[in-house]
This record gives sequence, structure tokens and C-alpha cells, in this order.
Amino acid sequence: MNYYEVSLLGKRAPLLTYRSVEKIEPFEVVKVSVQGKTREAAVVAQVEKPAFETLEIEEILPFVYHGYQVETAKFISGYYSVTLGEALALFLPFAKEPHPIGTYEPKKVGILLSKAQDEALNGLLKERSALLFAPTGSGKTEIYMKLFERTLEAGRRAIFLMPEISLTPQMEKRLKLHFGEEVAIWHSRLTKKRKEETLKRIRSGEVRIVAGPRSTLFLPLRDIGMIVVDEEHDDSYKAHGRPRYHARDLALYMGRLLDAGVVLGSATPSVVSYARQPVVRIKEPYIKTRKRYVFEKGGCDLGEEILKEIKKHHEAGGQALVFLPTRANFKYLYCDNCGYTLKCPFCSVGMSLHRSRRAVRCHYCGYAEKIPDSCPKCGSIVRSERIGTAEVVERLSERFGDIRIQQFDKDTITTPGKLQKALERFAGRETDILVGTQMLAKGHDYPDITLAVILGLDYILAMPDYRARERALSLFVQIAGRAGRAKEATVIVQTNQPEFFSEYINDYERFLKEELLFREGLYPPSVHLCRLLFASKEERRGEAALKRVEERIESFKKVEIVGAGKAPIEMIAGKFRFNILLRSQNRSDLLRVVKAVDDGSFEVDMDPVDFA
DNA sequence: CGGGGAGCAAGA
DNA sequence: CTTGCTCCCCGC
Repeated sequence: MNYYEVSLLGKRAPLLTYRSVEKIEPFEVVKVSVQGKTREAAVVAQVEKPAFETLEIEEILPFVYHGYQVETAKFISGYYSVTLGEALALFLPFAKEPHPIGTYEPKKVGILLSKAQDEALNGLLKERSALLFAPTGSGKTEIYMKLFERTLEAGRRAIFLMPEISLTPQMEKRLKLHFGEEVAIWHSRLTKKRKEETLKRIRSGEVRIVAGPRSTLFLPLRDIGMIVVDEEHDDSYKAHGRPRYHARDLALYMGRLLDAGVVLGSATPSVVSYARQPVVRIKEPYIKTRKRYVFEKGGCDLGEEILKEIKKHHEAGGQALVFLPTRANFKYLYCDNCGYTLKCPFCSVGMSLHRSRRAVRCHYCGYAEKIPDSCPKCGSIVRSERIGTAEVVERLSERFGDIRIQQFDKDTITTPGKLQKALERFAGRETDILVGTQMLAKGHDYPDITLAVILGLDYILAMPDYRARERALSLFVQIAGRAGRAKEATVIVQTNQPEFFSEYINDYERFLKEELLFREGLYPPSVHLCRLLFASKEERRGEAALKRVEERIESFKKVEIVGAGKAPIEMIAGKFRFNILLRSQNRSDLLRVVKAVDDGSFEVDMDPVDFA
């Protein structure tokens, strides 16, 4: 009889021991019974017959995790403090007996590069990993394609990561045009059938390039020779659930492990990547157009001046976009009389007004109720505060009856199909204005925008987050970059801190350098951060757990407690939240301390990007 | 993770 | 003393 330790996939459970008549190799996938239920698990190792009773492994599945997947999962398990089973569950294992496919010769595709692109390509090829720092419209995509072409010529495969919902129809088309059936598009929202088909093609080896969001990293692709992370500054590469991994960092880890090239691309690179990676720079876009920047004081209010500009621009037949960082009609309902703000009963955040749904809704837990017609405290009339996308759409429609507007945010663009339709209508000039949130900045290619209105950047600058400046400026540059791709354009920015934005308009690199100095010794990349998050229905319990852990950490000299106490959002979904922010000069010290004090009472968020 | 029992608070 | 709810432990 053989005995095996197995790790339950996706479960926070220790290794368990089962027996099997058959021999099983490490990291094959099996089915076992746990507390009367059948669960999938990965075999970790063969062990001696244990002292306790064991159950028989129910079934050996025809899947096995590849060595590089196991190595990466072990790294994830250690670095992000989760079980091996939780880390392995991110990956899709390989088929044990892949259906072989006939090798057709890799396609010859002619991609012509400009001199600047060619120089950049050569720069990238010299490094194992590098940052491609190049403005919007400088032809990063062609460089990626050339990298893929070379990878395929060398008989290897490539991963192309892009932020969530940024897979534009154009990008898909371009990839398919050049690489045909060798490309697969991966997306968590693919239908079940489509997913299975794609997976089959990947497992057979037919697919040589997979493009998609962060989960694309975990597909069963063999002989990986290149990983491209496009829009590498984008926060959607950081996962929110367990484990809270960062796909950009995992791409770099896997690149080293597999001896594959890694290219991080952005027009507004993260401060971290700029500091840590060799930089390959393209300074000018392919077609240089003039942009006129107009700064206007104000928070976020669609003032008369802005409306005038939009009218003028619309009458001249131009297409425009309006950015603001707020969804719904309004973020808050506020009583002028008694000062009461309508709050979610389960979260310590305001309820957003969604007039079209006839509801106020919490953006953290989803709780909704009907719109109050007066202040629940004193009965006075409530006022709406902080305008959102839906309200801007309504106001523009009211003001200019003939204007065709597309709302462009999480509430309206809920599927890739809707995204595609919205972009097609805009490209076909069936839409005059896009009004949206951060989603507008996600690398979509809008051909002919000649006016960009950017509102509410001050809210981002004011966030209690060491990356607030970086986020506000990159958003500004990204949105402004959507305008004026073909013709001269106007960018109107409403802010009370125009100096900050105007200072770096034409020199993002100077911002990066200054920000590095500013962060020295305080924030990444010069130090490492880890956030421990405590959540409990009972306030006292959460607080007690925090105090206990805080005291234990204090005995370690090499890790500094930056802050400990209530989280900025004190309650979410009825749970009181507390957090400890840790800082260390040294990554391994930080890991060691977190591991030493981990009593399971908190979530570990290594390299946090979200401080709410 | 997820089921079961401990432990505490509100109800009859 | 039941009922409800959360926490904590443990699984092979």
C-alpha cells in the first residue's frame, strides 16, 4: 500500500494523508473524501504509513501540475501566506497525455518596425526582463508582436497579459491576423463551452500565444519563452482575494524560473518597475499631435465653462470623452439641516444614488434600498453630493438634446460584448461622447477624440495612499493620451492643484525620479510593505486580535509598525475592520515576522495597493 | 475552505 | 432552557 500527503485545492487546510494501491506521482490531481465530501487535491509526496487511520484515494484524475507551476505555487504560498492548495488552485494543470497535434510550421508574419521601434526591440532583447517605457501611439503593440514572432521562431510560446476588460476587439483582431490559430484569447467571462475548447487547444500544444488578464499566467502552457505585461502600472494585476498576488511580480518570477523574457510595457510606468527594471525608452509617439491643456479650478462639477467647451466642440462635429472617478449619479446623500449622510447599514461608507435603478446602493457590499424622499433623521430635504458618471450623462443629455452619449463604467460595461459594442459605436461615430470612470484609461484605442474633459482628479490625490500622486498623474496622462491620436486636441482638467499636473505633462520620467527621492526610506520600492487585515463582527474581538499581534510584532527589531488600528473603512459587510501596516528594509525579514506572528486571525496583504 | 460544536446573547 | 449566531477547531 502507498501513502500520500495531499493538499486540498483552494482550501485553507493542512496536508492530509490518504492511501492508494496505485502508485501516484507528485502533483498529480486526485479526488479524496474529506468529512464525507469529495474534494479535489494535489498529491504532494509519498510518506510512510501513518499512525492514524487513512481513507483510500477515490480517483486519480488525468491531470498533473507542471514543475514550473509547482515551483511558482510554492513561491506564492510562502510569499502571500496561503496554503499550497490555495496557490495551486490558481493554476489549471496539464493533461497527462496530451493529444498531440501535427506541427505546422510557425507562420511567417511580416511586421515592419520603425527605426525607434526597432531600437527598442533590440534593447528589450538584450535584457532578461525590462520596462518598455513608451508613450501612447508609439507602437508598443508592434514591438510585442515582433517579440512574439521571435519567440515562436525559437519554438517557444508566449503569454500576453493585459489589464481586466482591456481586451479590445482591435487587439484581438491584430493578434489573430498575424498569428491565426496559434493565438488564444483567455477571459474569465468566456462561456463554459468556449473555455473548455480554448483549454483543449492550449493543452494540445496548438496554441502558442495566450492573451488575457492576470489569470492567463496560470494556464497549462508549455515552453514559455516570453511574457509581456502590457499597461504594467495597472492595479488590476493585483488580486483582491486569497492569495493577493501581483501578476506583474509573478510574471517576473516565472520569467526567471523558465529563463523566459519578460517585458513590462507602459506609457506611465509604475514607480516600482521604473526603479527595478532596465528601462527601454521611446520618447515620442509615432504621430505627434499638438495638445492644448486648459486647467480650471474646481472640484468636480461640470461648470459652465466646461459645458460651453463641450457645446462648441460638439457643434464642430468632434468626438469627446469625459472622465470622472465616480460611478452612479452621486456618491453621497447629505442633509443640509442636520448634517446626516446616508450610510450603508453594513459598511461605514455612503450610499450612492442610482436614479435609473430607483435605489441607493452600497459600492462595497451591494446593499440597496429605495431612495429616501427626505432625511431619515430630521425629515428635511436631502442634498446629493459628488457627481458621478450617470448624472453627467443625464445633464449632458438634458442640455444638448441631440448629443449621443455612452456611459462607460462598471455599471454599464458589464461584459466583453458590451465593451465591444460601445467601442464599435464610438468608432463608427454613432456616439459623440463617452462619459466614464477609470475604465476609459484602460488602453482602448479611440481613433478620433479631439476633446478630453478630466474631472475629480483631486479626489484621487487626496486618498490616504502613498501612491495617490502616482495614480492621479498616470490617470491624467493616460486619459489625456486617449485624445489627439490623429488631430490636434484640447484637454480640460478641473483641479485645484494645476501645478502638480502641468509640471509633469511632458515629462513623466521626471515625476518618477522625484517620486523615488520622495519615497526613499519610507515607501516602495526602497522598502517593503505588508498590511495585516483583521475583520470581525464583534468590534472587541477584532481589536483584541490586533493588539495581541501588534505586541508580538513589537519584539522584532527589523520590522517597523507604520500604523495599527481601525481601517480607513471601519466596517464592511457588517464586520469591524482593523489593520496593521508593516514596513521593512528587507523582504525576507518582513516575511519571517509575518510568518512568526501569523495565528490565522488576519489576512496577509503583501505589497498592498489598496489601503481601504 | 466548510462542518460541527462551543460559547454567549436574546427570547419563552 | 431553546434558538440564533459567530467563532474556532480540525479534517487523513
